[in-house]
Amino acid sequence: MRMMDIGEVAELSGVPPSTLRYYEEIGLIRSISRHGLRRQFDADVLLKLSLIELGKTAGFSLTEIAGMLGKDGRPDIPRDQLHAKADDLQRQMLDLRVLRDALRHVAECPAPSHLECPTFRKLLKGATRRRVTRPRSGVGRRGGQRIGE
Amino acid sequence: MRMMDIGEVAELSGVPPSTLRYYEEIGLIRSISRHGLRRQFDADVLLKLSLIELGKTAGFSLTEIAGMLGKDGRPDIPRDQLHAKADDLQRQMLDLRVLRDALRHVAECPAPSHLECPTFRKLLKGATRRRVTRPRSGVGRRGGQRIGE
DNA sequence: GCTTGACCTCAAGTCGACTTGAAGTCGTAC
DNA sequence: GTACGACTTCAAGTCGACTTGAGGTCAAGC
Repeated sequence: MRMMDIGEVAELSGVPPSTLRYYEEIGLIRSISRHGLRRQFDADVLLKLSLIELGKTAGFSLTEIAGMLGKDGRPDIPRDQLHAKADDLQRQMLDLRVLRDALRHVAECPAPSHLECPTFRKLLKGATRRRVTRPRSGVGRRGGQRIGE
Repeated sequence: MRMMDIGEVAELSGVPPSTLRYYEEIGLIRSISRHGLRRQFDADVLLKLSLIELGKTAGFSLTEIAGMLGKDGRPDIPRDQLHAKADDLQRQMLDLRVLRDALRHVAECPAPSHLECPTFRKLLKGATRRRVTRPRSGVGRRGGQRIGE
């Protein structure tokens, strides 16, 4: 089984060593063993890291991502919650689409104030829809609380 | 012209007064006048706030959002940058789709470790694509630096 | 005319997600 | 066998985005 130093993982993933240590500290990823003092990572961690990056761009907190990944490499949250998250993402994609269109509109429309441009207002109408309020739950006090234990 | 107290704006927008004050402090929104000490907001601010919320769910920082909105209610960034942002959003939507599908897959697939499930890995392949690295630029020192001035 | 309650300011605190820095430990190459 | 460089730990700092709290102001209703 292929082992990697933290430096190699950082290189391949683009995630700095300090962050990798932090992720390990909070239990998001795990190093398989040590070579002297040095952490050794399985190649698996790369996949996990891209999953984490994905989750981050989707706006999930590390705590939420940890929940989706689970300690053992798989989710420890029930099916229906996963589906609920998926539906969240669906809604978020729609929001993104609205914003994208709004941006494109603003880039092209020569109106002096877009807030008054009817086309623009119409674009935004869909977005005044019920908003997904994310919990902002509380881990992260000094010393780096471990996630999920 | 319809004027509103901060409480009413908070009520209608779902954004707490403290946040509204903060947004005004950093120049994201503006109150039109004062009634005694009390800020008076134009109904316009509601549209602006939903735009801000939209930008936030899309993962933009308040500084970036301020750039898109502009001081005068409209963007002070050039067309092509707006288009670039729109393209960013496009990519982000694709990421979201990958994650959504991954989540749905995880919810259904009975495999013991998804990191080894070929279907799952295939889902993620697309996401190891070039990633949009956001600048994480620096406002926000003590006292609430104003944005864009 | 006084109470009430919604507002105000300003400083400081919190939270998540990291980064930085000082001081120490190794294994490999010379 | 020693120098180097990549790692290590641990505490503290930073940054964005707010929230909280103490103490103050004011207009409207009684």
